[in-house]
Parts: sequence; structure tokens; C-alpha cells
Amino acid sequence: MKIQEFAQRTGLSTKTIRYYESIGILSSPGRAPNGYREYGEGHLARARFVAGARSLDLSLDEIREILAMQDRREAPCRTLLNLIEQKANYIEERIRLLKQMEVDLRELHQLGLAFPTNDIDGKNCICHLVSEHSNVTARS
Amino acid sequence: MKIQEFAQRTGLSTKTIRYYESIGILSSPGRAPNGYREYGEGHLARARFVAGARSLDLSLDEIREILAMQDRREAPCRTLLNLIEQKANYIEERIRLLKQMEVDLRELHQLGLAFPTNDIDGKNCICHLVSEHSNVTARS
DNA sequence: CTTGACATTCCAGTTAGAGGAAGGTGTATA
DNA sequence: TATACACCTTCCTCTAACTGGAATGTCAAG
Repeated sequence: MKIQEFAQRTGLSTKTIRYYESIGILSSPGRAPNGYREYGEGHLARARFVAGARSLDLSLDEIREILAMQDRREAPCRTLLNLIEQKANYIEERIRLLKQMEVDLRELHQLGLAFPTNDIDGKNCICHLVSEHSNVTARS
Repeated sequence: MKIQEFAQRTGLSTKTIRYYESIGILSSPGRAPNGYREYGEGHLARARFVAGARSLDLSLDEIREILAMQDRREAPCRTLLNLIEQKANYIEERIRLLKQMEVDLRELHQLGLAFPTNDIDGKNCICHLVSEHSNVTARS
């Protein structure tokens, strides 16, 4: 199959497929006489694995490492499992931070509504609150 | 004051301060005879505003726009208020997505624990589950 | 014969800085 | 005086994971 069908069947874009090939995440497929890339069914598995791992937010470096283990005929399951747990913990922390940020933003918004919106000097409006915000977060 | 004290009093790093100056977010301060940047008290407000806005995850482009309004003697409060609300909504959505991702990762991890960790072909281990994940998320 | 959809390569741009090299300045100490 | 040390300067490169676009080639249909 040509690259566009391959893209549809893996969920990657053609741009992304060529990019992954260029950095060695995907291996180079054969070429048709006209120079077009020719993919077989066998190419699907690896590309789908990469797509799945990316959708789980694993980095290309992490993915590269897993693939390298497979290529060396080592079972990467344990490594992958650990990676997934780490990533879950990392995301949990990110969520915590984002929640705090959302609270901050909503509070600031509420406060801002109570202030005039034509204060050019910013002494008595939300701009002032924003300036103070870095101190607040620096302290916490 | 020199750049390091300025950095301490604004919460920015010296690298960041020079970078902001280079892209026009902060204006160029005067120079001492030896070429060192010399900041006055007056420079603090703008830099603190930028630091606060960045800690609220506003982009430099968004900040640049707000600052430009101030420079034109327009009150940016309404714009800033809208920006803050937009950002809060955006973060809310991001949190939703990350939560889903964390759930996916934890589920996958649990499932993976039940599988052998020495399956080199990946037919019967977590690698297989990862490959399927892109389909799952593509469908939802 | 031309239109349109595909394919190719390669270059540049995105965000918000961080890291580091190479070199100048200012002060305290041995 | 020498030197150690902290600080300052500019300039260049690097990051992640692509995306957009230019210039060009290929193939089938009308």
C-alpha cells in the first residue's frame, strides 16, 4: 500500500510517517519503481504500536528504547510497564498543578470583574493582580 | 541595580530577562560605563507583570499584546480578563484529557501486570495492548 | 492535453528559554 | 602584584515533535 493508505490504517499522518522514518523510529519500506514508498501488512504493527504509545504520551525517545529492545529480541514488557506507571504518576502531578492554576485563574477572573476595566495605569485593575501573582506562587 | 538583583526581585532568571529584552517583551535598560545593564525601580513593574502572566501560563505573544495596549495608553483590563477566562477554560479541558489519559494508563498497567513479561513477540503482553490503544482513542 | 490527486525531497518555523563558550570587569585576598 | 572568584557581556546551538510550504515528479481520467 502507498503512504496515504498506510497513514489511514495506522492513524498517523503522512508527514509524521516520513518524519518517524527519518529519525529511525520506523524502518524504511521498499520503494516502487517510481520511487513511492511501498508498505506491506507487516509494517502496520510497529507503526500502530508507535501511534498507541504516543497517544499514551510516551516520548519518541522512550518509544525508541522499547523498539530497540524488541529488535534485540528482548522482551520490553517489564520496561514498558514501568514506563507506563511512571507516566501515570507524572500525569497525576501535572493534573494537580493544572487544577491549582485553574483555581488561580478563576479567582483572578472573579476579582477582576469587580474592578474597573478602563484603568490605564493598572494601579487598580486586574493587571495589578497579575503582577502580584508571581509573588504568590513563588511563596507557595 | 544590576541584572542579578533585578532577577531576584522579579522572579525571572538572568537568561530569561535577556531573552525577553531580545524579543522586545522588556525594554532595554540603560548601560553602565562598563556595559552592564542598569535597572531602576521603574523597570520592576513591567517585569513582574510578565512574570505573573507567565506563571498563569499566558503565552509571550498574549503578553506582548497586553503590553502593547498599555504602551498605547489603552486599558487592557477587559482583554486580559477575557484572556484569563479563555485560559481557564482551556486548562479545564486539558485536565479532562489528562484525567482520561491517567485512567487509560492505570488500566493498561493493571492489565499488563496480568500478562507474562517475557513475551518477546508481543502477542500476549502489554505491547499488544499499547498497539490497540490508538484505535480505542481514535474511536472515542 | 490538462486537471487533480497523489508522491518525492528539503528547508524553515514553532515555544520559551537553557547550556555553554569565549572573553571582559570588579573586588578581596595571599 | 598576582590570582581567584563572582559577575557581566555576546553569540551560538539545542530542545520535542512535528507542521507548512516550495519545487518537482507520477499517474489516471475526461
